[in-house]
Amino acid sequence: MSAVEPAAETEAGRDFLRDIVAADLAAGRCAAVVTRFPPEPNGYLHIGHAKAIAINFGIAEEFGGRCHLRFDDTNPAKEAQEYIDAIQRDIHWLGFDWGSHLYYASDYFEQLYEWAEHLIRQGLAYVDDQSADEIRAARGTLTAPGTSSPFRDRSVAENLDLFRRMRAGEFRNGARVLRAKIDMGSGNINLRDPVLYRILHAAHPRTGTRWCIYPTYDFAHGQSDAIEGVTHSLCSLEFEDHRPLYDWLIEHLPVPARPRQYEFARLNLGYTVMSKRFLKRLADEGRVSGWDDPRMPTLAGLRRRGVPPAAIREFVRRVGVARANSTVDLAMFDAALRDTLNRTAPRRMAVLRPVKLVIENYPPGLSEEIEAVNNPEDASAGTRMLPFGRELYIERDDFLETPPKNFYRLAPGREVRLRYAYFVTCREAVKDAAGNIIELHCIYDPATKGGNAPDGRRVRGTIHWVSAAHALPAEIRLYDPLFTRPDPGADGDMMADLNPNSLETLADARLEPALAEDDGTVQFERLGYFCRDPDSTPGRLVFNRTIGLHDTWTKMHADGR
RNA sequence: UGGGGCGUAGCCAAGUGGUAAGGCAGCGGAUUUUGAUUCCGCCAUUCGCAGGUUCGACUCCUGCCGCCCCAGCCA
Repeated sequence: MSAVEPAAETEAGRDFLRDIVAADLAAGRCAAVVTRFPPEPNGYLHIGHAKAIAINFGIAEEFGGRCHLRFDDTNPAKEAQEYIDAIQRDIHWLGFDWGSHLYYASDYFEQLYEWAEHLIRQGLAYVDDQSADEIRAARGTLTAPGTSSPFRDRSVAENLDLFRRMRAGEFRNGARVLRAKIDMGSGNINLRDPVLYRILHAAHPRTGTRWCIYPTYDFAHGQSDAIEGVTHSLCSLEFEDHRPLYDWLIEHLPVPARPRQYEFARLNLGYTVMSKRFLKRLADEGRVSGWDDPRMPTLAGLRRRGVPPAAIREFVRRVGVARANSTVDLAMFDAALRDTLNRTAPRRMAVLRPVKLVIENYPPGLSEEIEAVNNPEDASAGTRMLPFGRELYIERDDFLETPPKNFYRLAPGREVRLRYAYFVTCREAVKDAAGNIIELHCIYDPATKGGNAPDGRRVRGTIHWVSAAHALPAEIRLYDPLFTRPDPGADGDMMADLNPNSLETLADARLEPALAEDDGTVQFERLGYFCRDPDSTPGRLVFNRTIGLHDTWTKMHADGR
């Protein structure tokens, strides 16, 4: 054991994967750990992938090894360059880097083809002329063994000839496949002569029409791992049954290395659907604005919603790694998000549902600047100046004509603090003919500038505000979970569980001027975290709510306390 | 009478024979110019169930129960 151990080796609460890697390193079974993240470029990455990314890149990093990004592009029918680009962008955004180790399974097509011929020469693979239906029927069932194909015992010469002609394009799609000759009676269905190559006359995003036969996942994955020198091939639980096939191929092929596959449970999140297929449908059918709709669990969607990559990394770290299937409470994601944002997000003032407040005794035309701290959690974030004047906007919810017992915001005759500014006392609620409150008339105490009374009197409530003369109009988009239940689709139809109220738009919000320049996610004090949406134009800002603040007041109300 | 996995609190999750970590949620309370944050306290006599081995079992053995994955020429 070296004098300098990786920190991870001594940390408590390490997971079983890290234990395996540490043991292999300690025993000298490998000199350095090499992992890989192998997405198929058939859609956008989502938060479930973030777990796999964090595991593969994270373990490599912690143990001083490396992690490859390898596109598993073996099925041209579903794959596209758009996805290849998006996946790379999203992994980088998440904070991981593959350096020069960017690979494609399609880079290995020639080598894989040669290995397929090797298998044929060894009598371990054969060309099957049966149709897909016939193969399926002969495969048997979960409880009944399969039966051999009539083509199973073709000669090596005939198999070689046929396989070469498959490659040459002599046959139509589906006419023949190459199968491994393993065991039609195996209890593991993956071993009942699995298909290794199929005919697909389709253009591939990278190899174009150079090939018309493509290796299956099973024939490509382990061999690609071996070619790249991957030591630990970490994947999710559903590939467990494939491991015997993975090992069989590695053992029977002259591969340059001996990778090992280990499986962990994939991430499931409450109120969320991780199926790429379903997410694609939501985007394609216009149920959301696209793959990057802020309600989507995609990394692109989370980014647009204002979720910082550090929050996602923290979330998956807290979730841990194990082999038990589980569904993580959405609240755990929210907590990681709030923790991250609380430490880093600049504070701003914004009024979502404005009502005008007029300070009767404040000189008309006068305007002053008030200093406010940018982040009470971080002194280095400094301060900024807020314009203040006779007319302000405050939150409609912050005034109640007949306040309940525990309400300590503004009400007739009551004094509250305008954050960072002055104490104001409400004199009158001005209403229109219909009885709607249009203006609140108050008086302020000039001696309370900054928010403290020299006479030591206290107020219970502090509310946020924005200067009417200086405020920026904005549209605010409030998001709720895309689904109405923690287990969407449990009754059979995920579409039926879509939340019809997942988006609420507020058209007339007012923001403090500094918000015109902010990038990144900020906190609107007392409301939540928000970030500017790319739909913003110079004349009209659009902000997304990333997540609200904890709100015990609303909660007390809901509880009827 | 197919094969492979998994069952520790409401949700994640440590624990690998010596007497149940931690996080989230929840519940109290303190501080607070965000009803936020922060802080402090409470929250599994019990580890799917039943037997067995042992001075001692979440950990070992046996049996049962429950849940998940596999019958694509998807990955």
